[in-house]
Amino acid sequence: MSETHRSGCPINLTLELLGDRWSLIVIRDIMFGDRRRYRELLMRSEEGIASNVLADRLKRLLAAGLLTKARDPGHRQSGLYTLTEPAIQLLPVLAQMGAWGRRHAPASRELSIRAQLLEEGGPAMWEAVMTELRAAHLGGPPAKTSALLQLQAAFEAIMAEGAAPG
Amino acid sequence: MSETHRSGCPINLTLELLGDRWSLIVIRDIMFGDRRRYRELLMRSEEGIASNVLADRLKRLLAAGLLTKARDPGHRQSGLYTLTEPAIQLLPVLAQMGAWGRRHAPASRELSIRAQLLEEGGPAMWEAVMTELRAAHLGGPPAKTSALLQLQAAFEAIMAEGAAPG
DNA sequence: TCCAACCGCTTGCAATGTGCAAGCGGTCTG
DNA sequence: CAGACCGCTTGCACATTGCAAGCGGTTGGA
Repeated sequence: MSETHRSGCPINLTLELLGDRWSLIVIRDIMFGDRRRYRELLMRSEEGIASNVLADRLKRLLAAGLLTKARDPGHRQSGLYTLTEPAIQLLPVLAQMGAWGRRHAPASRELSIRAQLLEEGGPAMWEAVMTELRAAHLGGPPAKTSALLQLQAAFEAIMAEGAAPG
Repeated sequence: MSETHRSGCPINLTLELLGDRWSLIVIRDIMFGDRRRYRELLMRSEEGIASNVLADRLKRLLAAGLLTKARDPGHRQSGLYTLTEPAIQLLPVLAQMGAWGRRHAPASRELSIRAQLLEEGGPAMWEAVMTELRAAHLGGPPAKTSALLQLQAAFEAIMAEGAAPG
């Protein structure tokens, strides 16, 4: 574990930790896709992450304190991955990246709906989602309105619409 | 140039383009450090980017349409790199990454000041900075207040303070 | 009790990305 | 016309990534 950094610039430090093609994908899937087990992250990955890369990223994110791992009650074999507060606070970063990608990259409509809602909802919605994530992952107080479910519902509605005839 | 993407998710597409340890560092240096020549980016790099990596990133960012390259008037040999509109719109992403790194990584005070001002200024300030970047890089209408200069001045004040006797 | 399916995760290997140092041809300056 | 500088390339060692297969342990059904 090297404690040497290229510089003390906060942007650089964030990039040293998360500046690769997979770390934020994993966080995104846990955060919005509610995938909390290794196999879920592996099999339901939209982008097809490789198993060794997933194992490595989970290890790093655990070491960095962005995830914790707990036993799955009833499934003795292994664990549930859980977001920590720092990871939950990555939501604005993900929201901005989604907003940028939606505007400047060939994003598909189905997969853009969450980014769009997050963008339209703005910081107020981000706070609501973060509160729900704290409830789900950190055992915080339950949220009143379910912004996360709203995101999920919109996503599923779009997907159903796409699958349904004309 | 492969046109195949891992998925149409906007977050993923952003990561495919910018998800590495150096691309956003280069953009940051052009954006906030006003380094527009290869040599400036190489020599004044806080993080010490390697010359071949810099050349590669500039090439990729040009190909992706995030930078353009123009002749330097009076210095026939080579070029000035210039931000395009999509690159300028990365400012909110960088601001959020800076805000996160400032909170959750061992950021140094000197190098955090810009992130702090951007965070405190919020979206209104981001818009002001983006307007100035458009003026500087795209030849847009000149901005009234110089938010960029304000960032730079605060940065230099902190640096001078650190260098001055206590 | 046995066995097949599944679990998280590792291993081998080839391809690509990164870091470091040196070098290349062109240009500017004295 | 020589030496310093310019953007950028090259060579090479090492780390990271992507792909496919495999490993030991657990679970669940006959």
